[in-house]
Amino acid sequence: MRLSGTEVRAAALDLLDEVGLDKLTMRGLATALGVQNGATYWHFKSKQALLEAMADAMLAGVTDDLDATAAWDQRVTQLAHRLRRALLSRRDGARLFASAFFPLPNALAYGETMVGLLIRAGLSPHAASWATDTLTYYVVGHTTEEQLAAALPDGGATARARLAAALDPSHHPSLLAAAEDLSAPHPVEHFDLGLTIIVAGIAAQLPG
Amino acid sequence: MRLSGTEVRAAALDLLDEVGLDKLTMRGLATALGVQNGATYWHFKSKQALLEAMADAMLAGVTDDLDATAAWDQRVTQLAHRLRRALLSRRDGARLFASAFFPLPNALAYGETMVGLLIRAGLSPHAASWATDTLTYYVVGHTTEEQLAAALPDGGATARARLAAALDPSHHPSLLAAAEDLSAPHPVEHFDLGLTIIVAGIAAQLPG
DNA sequence: CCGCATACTTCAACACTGTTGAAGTTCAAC
DNA sequence: GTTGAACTTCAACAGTGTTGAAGTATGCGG
Repeated sequence: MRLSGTEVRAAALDLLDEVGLDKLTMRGLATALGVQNGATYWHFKSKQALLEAMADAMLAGVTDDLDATAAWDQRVTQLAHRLRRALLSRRDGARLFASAFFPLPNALAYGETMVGLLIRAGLSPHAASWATDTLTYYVVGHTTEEQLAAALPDGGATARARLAAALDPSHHPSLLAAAEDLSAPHPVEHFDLGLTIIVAGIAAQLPG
Repeated sequence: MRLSGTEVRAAALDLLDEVGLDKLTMRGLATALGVQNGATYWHFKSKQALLEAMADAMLAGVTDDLDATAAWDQRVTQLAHRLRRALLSRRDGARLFASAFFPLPNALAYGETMVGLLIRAGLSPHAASWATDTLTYYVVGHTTEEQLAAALPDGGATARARLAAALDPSHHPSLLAAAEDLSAPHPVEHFDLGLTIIVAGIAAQLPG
């Protein structure tokens, strides 16, 4: 009943879908694999190392088969959607990704592709890499929040009630005017609006 | 030697500066207060509740004395800088803020002010609240990364070396072209570029 | 087929964590 | 001065990641 690193990582990703990041434990993983607690430490030297491997596996293929004929802004938009889909592919995927540090193969491929797109669009390498950061912070932040909202008990009813109770007409008129949109179940439209804003802002950075 | 909730929260924030979020423990807090372990649980029913109180305390005054005469985009920029300063005021402040859920008084005041600014600029309440989300995800994401980078051992030398080792000229030409900017120590300029992008993108959303 | 080194697993612990509840103490008000 | 509430102590529970020594299986050279 021997294991491989790949098997361990795959089982960890499946277990993640089942129990969520907070309840993902090395002992639980061992049980799911039908093995004793210490066994996984042969394949990954720490839980952090395993989490990073999981994060990168989740991003496999993000840069495959991008539409090479489209305009730069459409391609940037497409790649941002790809990253979002990849993060959504596993429970708490966005938080998992955020907990990893940078130089992982698939994350590098994503960064390379996005920076390359922006350079070819006309940005300097400097501006392209910082603009990529801006865009990526947004994608990860939005998707993290989206997954947290989806995981709320009651479908978020108690959270909505707590928010409604905290809003005071005399102090929060603007929030109240937007109240029905505050925890609205329109994640894709919400994501697209932010993406449109950022892509338009990047376009404004182009010379000329 | 009696405590108050405020004292506990203040001591927790000081301890946070000293040891960082990962090593902030209820036992350590009790020791810092010269008290036994269970005592803090009288004032905060859980560590999570304490963390949320800390997060909101950190944001005290973010909306005070904003320049009421400036144009909307300057005021939005100013408020975003205020949020960044507030998060930077404590070690791991951005991560602390991200770990809290929404309806806290000072966080609400921030949201109300930002949404109000954008509504008065001409956005619909709907667009204003979603644009605020976009901006806020960016500020928190950027500041989180900034604080993580600042906390790296070696001043980030080993992290930079790992990145350099992972970059391959044939697969990552664009990242290599931007290599010296990838982990550059220019956090304010970096932050400002992203902020400029987002504010310009919001301006493009305005009717007319 | 044997023997052996490497690869891998088991098992038992260590040093922690947040949290709880019963018992004790201090305090302010009547 | 007694009473009741506010607050602290103390000891435990159930769980975490991690480690290291001891054991077992496996594939390989002879």
